[in-house]
Amino acid sequence: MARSQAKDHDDKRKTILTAAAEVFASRGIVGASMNEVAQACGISKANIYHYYTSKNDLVFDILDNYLGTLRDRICALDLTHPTVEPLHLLTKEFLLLYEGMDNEHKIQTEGLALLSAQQQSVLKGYQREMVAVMDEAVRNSAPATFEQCSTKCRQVSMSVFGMLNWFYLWQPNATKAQRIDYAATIAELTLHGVKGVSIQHEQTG
Amino acid sequence: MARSQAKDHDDKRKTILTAAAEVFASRGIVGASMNEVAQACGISKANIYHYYTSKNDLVFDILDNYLGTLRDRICALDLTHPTVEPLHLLTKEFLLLYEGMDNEHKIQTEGLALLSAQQQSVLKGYQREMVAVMDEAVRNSAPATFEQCSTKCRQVSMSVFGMLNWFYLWQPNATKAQRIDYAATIAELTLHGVKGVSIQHEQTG
DNA sequence: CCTACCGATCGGTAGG
DNA sequence: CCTACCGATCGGTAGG
Repeated sequence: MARSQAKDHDDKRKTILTAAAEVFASRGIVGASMNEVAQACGISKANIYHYYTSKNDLVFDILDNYLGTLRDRICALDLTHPTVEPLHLLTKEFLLLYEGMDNEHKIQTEGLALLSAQQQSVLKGYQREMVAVMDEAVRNSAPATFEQCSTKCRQVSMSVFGMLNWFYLWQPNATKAQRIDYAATIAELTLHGVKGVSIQHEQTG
Repeated sequence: MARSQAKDHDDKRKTILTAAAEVFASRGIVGASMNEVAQACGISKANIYHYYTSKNDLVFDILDNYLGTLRDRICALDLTHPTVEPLHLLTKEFLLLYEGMDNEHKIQTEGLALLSAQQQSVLKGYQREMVAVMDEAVRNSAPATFEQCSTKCRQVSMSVFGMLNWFYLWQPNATKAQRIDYAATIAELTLHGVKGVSIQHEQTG
């Protein structure tokens, strides 16, 4: 039953991943001990080191799974649908993907800083791809406005990420309905708002 | 020269405050040792404990000074000026107050979690007062829209905070000009955006 | 304002 | 010769 053992192995890694994210989120990554993580998993600390070579490798695996999944799902979206507004689709998808992921979301910043340059570049690559998708959706929402000033386009897409990523702080453990509702607010705020954004006359002098 | 000694004492506390914020921001509060903080200040670790009784007291003093100053300045604003749009004034003031405060801003979340309930309530009080000012500015920007649905008003003011507080992540060490420019983008995006926000029919059914 | 230390606990690994 | 685990403890260093 080699297959079954391998499956157990993967299942256990996933269990550690989720439990560790919760411990890290509540006590901080540096502040939490591997013993606390082990206790939350119901296993010994030594057992964790059978699955992960170090605390940092565990942190990387949490963020790699989280951001990698986000990236995959966001990049798989079809934003060319004739009737569905791309920005609406995007904000809704993000907030629904964030559901149940408050812990992973929360430890992003502290975690990234702890990792090696190589590990950081992998995770930042995921983030960059998602920013690119957002950037294009924002640009397409008002092409005439943004072709004159890419600075404004970046400001708007970063504004959307600000709204999305601030959400868990004032609405932790939000329901699906709350997420869908707020996603609509962000999209409407942005789509109507871009009409009022004044463009810098970069070539004026 | 008792006065002069007291002045030196306060000056030194301020020096420690700034240096500690930088060390905490770059290595994390839990991850940074008091020896590292002392080295950054050019004094001994024991000397720091002459000014602060504990690491947490130092953390509290950093955040108390930072958020207290923000609160004072935001609450002192006159938002009834006949020609200046309140939301424009508010976003500009926030981003200018954030200038040079990236470190303090960054350690807010980790710091708050480390403090006692009593200390937390002081800092959260500052935050609550600032949220109230923002809430009123947003509400007044479209009274007819928001009197039907306070949920939407909260969503919009939290969106503004999301945009403001996300700024340092994609524009660290931004200049005054960049801050003023982005403050205008946030205000315009929001003021024009609220016209497009659809209201839930809470009483329908 | 410093050197010299402490109780405790850290991340990680030994033997079996 | 392997993987999957555990009780006990390693060398170093943290806050104070």
